[in-house]
Amino acid sequence: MFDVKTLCLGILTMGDASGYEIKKIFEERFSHFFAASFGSIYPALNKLTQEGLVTCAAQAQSKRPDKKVYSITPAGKIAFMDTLNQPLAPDRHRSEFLALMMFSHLLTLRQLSDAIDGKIAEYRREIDAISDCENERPCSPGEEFVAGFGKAIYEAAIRYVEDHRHIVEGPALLSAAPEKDLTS
Amino acid sequence: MFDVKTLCLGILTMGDASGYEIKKIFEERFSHFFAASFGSIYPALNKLTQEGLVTCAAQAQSKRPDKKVYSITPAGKIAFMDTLNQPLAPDRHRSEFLALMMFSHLLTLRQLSDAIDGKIAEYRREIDAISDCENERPCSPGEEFVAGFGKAIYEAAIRYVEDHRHIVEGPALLSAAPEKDLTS
DNA sequence: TGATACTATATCATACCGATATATTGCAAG
DNA sequence: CTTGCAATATATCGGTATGATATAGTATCA
Repeated sequence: MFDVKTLCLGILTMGDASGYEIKKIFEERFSHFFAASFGSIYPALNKLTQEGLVTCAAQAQSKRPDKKVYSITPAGKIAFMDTLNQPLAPDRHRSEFLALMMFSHLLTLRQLSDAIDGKIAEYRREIDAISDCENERPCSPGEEFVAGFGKAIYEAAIRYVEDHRHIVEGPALLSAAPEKDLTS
Repeated sequence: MFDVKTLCLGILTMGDASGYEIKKIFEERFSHFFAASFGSIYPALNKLTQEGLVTCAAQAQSKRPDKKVYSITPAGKIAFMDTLNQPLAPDRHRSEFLALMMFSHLLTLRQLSDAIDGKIAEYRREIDAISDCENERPCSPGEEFVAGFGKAIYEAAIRYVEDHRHIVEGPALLSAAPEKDLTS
């Protein structure tokens, strides 16, 4: 069971980090399959510290809030290796775009086309973000696999939407047509 | 912004339903892009009733809890049409499988292969579930589009994982090999 | 000089999930 | 022939997570 707490622990197996740095790692390398906000990361780190799975060294910085650098403990490593054997929960997806498409019959052609074009653009941005991340740092096999997965999925999504948008746009086109029919 | 409350309202534009029936609709037709539990559906329906966007008619059933059938009001329809114009939040995904793959270097080949095989099987089950749903009822264009999207994505996922599992399994194979090397 | 962005930690209301409670019907396997 | 499981039906609660906001100094660019 991979909650934010467990993933923070996992990230700390790759090296010490502050809460802020962990957030950046979530955004840069985990964003297309997992999200975590400060509101869950900071409490998670506090709990992990209480449980003795990580330690916290406060680096006093002049003119900035103390930087709290967290390190995983041997007990923490054992706990993390343990969760790696736990059964995986099924994937979960939330797409407001697909929810909107379920009600395509209530939309005008314009609304529909704008939503679809915007979504394709979003998918392209995701692909670019993954490519950037790949180029910046050397990747472990795991990271390479996950990045490739993300790209493959977004590319498939673009292909599907481009090839099948007519399914929803067609009927909207017809329901907008009657105006023209009067003149023909 | 499509939260559970808004989607309940949307489902009620397609016909009256009880909380229990709404849950089933979420599971059967929305499950691959949106999840909602009783813990969010019942409170959502209560709020919608308070706001006058739906009405509730309690059907007394002998030997069962009263069935509360909800209907959307004209004000509810207007409110729903209104949210359809709101900007879409980006898609969100949570995959424990990909999280696990990020730590593939900590796993044995056996753990890795089992996880991958299990995930492929899960993807296949999802595709079958979508196909079943398609055959059972006549589909609106929106439903057809969304179902096709789900299938396309899961098929792409299977293809990617089958074609690229060696990226993570290869290194695990090598780190397990030394035993054999002694005899060769 | 002012605006914006970045580093850095923290909290709070709101939302949501998963488990559990309660109660009845009906079917199937042992 | 009864025991257990699945389905129908509503509801609550603890725990987890999000998104917005607060605070506060540095840096950069116009």
